Amino acid sequence: MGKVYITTAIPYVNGVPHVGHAVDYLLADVCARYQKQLGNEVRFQAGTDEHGSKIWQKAKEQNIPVEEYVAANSKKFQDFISKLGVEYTDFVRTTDSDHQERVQKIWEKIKDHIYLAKYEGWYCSGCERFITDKEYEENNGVCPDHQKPYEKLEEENYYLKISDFKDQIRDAIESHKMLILPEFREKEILKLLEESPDVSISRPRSQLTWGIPVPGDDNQVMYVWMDALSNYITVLSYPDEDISNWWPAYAQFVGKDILRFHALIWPAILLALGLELPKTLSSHGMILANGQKMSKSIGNVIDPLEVLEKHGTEAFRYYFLRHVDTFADSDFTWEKFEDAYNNELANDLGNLVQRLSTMCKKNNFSLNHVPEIKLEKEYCDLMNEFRFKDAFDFAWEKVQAINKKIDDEKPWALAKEGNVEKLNQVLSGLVVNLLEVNELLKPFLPETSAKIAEIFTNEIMPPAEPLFPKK
RNA sequence: CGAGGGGUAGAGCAGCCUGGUAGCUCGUUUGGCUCAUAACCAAAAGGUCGCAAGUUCAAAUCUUGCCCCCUCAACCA
Repeated sequence: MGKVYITTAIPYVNGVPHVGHAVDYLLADVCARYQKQLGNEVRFQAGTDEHGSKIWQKAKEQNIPVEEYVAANSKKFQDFISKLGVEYTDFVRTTDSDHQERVQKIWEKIKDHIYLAKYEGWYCSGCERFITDKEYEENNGVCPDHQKPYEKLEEENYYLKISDFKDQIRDAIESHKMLILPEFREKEILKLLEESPDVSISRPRSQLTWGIPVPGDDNQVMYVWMDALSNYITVLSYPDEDISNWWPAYAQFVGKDILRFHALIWPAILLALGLELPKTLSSHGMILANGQKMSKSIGNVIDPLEVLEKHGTEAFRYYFLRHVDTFADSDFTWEKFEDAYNNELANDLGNLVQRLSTMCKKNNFSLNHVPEIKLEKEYCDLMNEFRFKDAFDFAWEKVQAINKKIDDEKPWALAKEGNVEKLNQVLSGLVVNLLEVNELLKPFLPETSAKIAEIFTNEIMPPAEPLFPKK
């Protein structure tokens, strides 16, 4: 059996967990659980991105030592991931000393592809950032936030020569050696690749204090790319240890907003290191609230912890894996969530478990032996193509089919007739069907799946509490 | 000339690449059943497939033009 490495994007810890982070974790978790189901050994990375001036400032504003600030926020994310029922094996914090040392070694290793260059542009000392020429023109040379004229500023940055690897990256994408999902994102990335300039990977220390120092240059600190992207391999102890057991990654899950960095900069780093590219980069969409992007200023941000609190992990997983598209943007509303919970989880699945187990109990039926269950090809194909929502749909149709079969076969009528042989035969078929479906649900709803297996193996007993009580 | 996605029944979506009776879920209406969480099953109503032109025996599907919405390009996941 193979070894499979799966990664998630590491969130920037200048805030609390967002409902959007959950999508990334859940998709990766479904992928991981499915791989385990197939018998593969899985390593699953998660982590937090903790450097940068934004975080430095936030900590300062709150009068907390920055180390404490990031530790507290990182903890929030770890708790969040656990509440989602996500089984990660490795957690990396970019402020870990191991990570920092390894990133510096990585920098040294790819030095041939790094050069120092001057950057000149318009700068706002209030915003502490460079602005584009376009922005400069739009604002007539004055920062609207600070009412200060922009200054011409020159600074030195280290650059990574993406240009050295463009051909290799394009080949990898086109040949699907590095598969980018969904397909339309692949097209987008290929276009971007052509225009992609070399990328700045450091900042002067005067501008960015909270970060990993560039080896051999006290004036420069690494900018986010080298620091954060490297996490996927530093967590495997690269370059201190051989990572060929796990690398290349089977799948890396990212949001569409950061796909470009994972599809352009990250491959360049890997190629510079002489490492293989990940086999798949799967990008998901954003969660909208009532069709609008969530933002603090509009005040429509959905707190994932509130959802988890109210309906629990399994309902959360259900909604975000089945009613949120695997690849495209999707809408979240409480109404949709509750409809899905009541009509589908409670009525379709919960009620099915209830009615079938009760019927078995009443008629004193139990399965003699649990047959070996094989996953269907159609389901496996969907899972292998990372079309998790479609695979979940496929499983759900089977749940509904069992409800129909019960109606068709009318076991209650057989019971009244006293046709025990036929009744047992029917119940046996139904229970086996349910156990088969249950296997398909396993990666999506692990707890529920375990409960159902428990209920229907050995002596069949209806659950003391309904699986999903209606709300 | 920046790039990408979308516009299909009241709502949310699939179908489009590989043209050939327009499909799914929810909602609505009606009927059935009683094992079950007032749950389950069935049937019906409901669509000029954004607009216009072209190719074709045949277009939601291919081509062209236009209109509208969204996203990314820049640190609000």
